[in-house]
Amino acid sequence: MSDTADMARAFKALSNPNRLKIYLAFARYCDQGQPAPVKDMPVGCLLGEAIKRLNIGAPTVSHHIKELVDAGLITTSRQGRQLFCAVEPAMRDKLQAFFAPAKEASA
Amino acid sequence: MSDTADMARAFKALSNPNRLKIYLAFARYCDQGQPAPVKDMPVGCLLGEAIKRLNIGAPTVSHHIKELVDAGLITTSRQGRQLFCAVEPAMRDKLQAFFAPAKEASA
DNA sequence: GTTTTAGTTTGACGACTGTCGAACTATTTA
DNA sequence: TAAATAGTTCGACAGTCGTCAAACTAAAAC
Repeated sequence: MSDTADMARAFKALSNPNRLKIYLAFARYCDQGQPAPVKDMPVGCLLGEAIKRLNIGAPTVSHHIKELVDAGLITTSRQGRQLFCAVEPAMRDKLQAFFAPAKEASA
Repeated sequence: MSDTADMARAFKALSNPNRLKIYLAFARYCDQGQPAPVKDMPVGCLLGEAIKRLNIGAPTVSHHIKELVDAGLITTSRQGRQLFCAVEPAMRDKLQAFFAPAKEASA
């Protein structure tokens, strides 16, 4: 199963500085406090904050979120008119493992 | 020191499937056997192999290698007319750490 | 010194990307 | 109902990217 293509897609999703910051914001939020299951984070605050902090418009944030989803880096759910995003732990692990130097074979 | 820009640059360098494969080839080679200092790997074999395996031309490989260097992912050295490439362990560690979930604060 | 070999530089071209404004959908509030 | 809120979709545009062919440089082999 050659997943270099999947990896490349994930890296591409993280290659844009603003998109990387958005992912990072989700990651930090999901990690915060709870070590257990990733906690969902309202995009609302990101859309609010991001537009001011990253200086990009709502359409762009929406686009970036879709890219992150398509790359398998995050998942989304909706509650009312609010969107919730959570980091995909499997993909995160996969990416971390990718940079692990010379791991002993396991399976 | 906001290194999200550096990260984004590294991810961009790895976002192209062929470039990712080249980096992977170096990483595998450098890891092979020796766990200690990264072992240099002749590009010669890559240029030879890559052109056949990845089906891309020499100029493209050359270009990709430069991108990897510029992103701080690998280093190169020359010996005669052969180029040697080695994975940059500091960057590799940095990238691995990036995906570590909820690390306890250290500094 | 001529010819290979190993890789680089240049210039080009089509494809893709990031961003926006404007118009849209769907949910909540009044 | 109407108005506000949260986000999406569409169409566009400048900028970047991946690749190649051709011409180049420099070391090695003959």
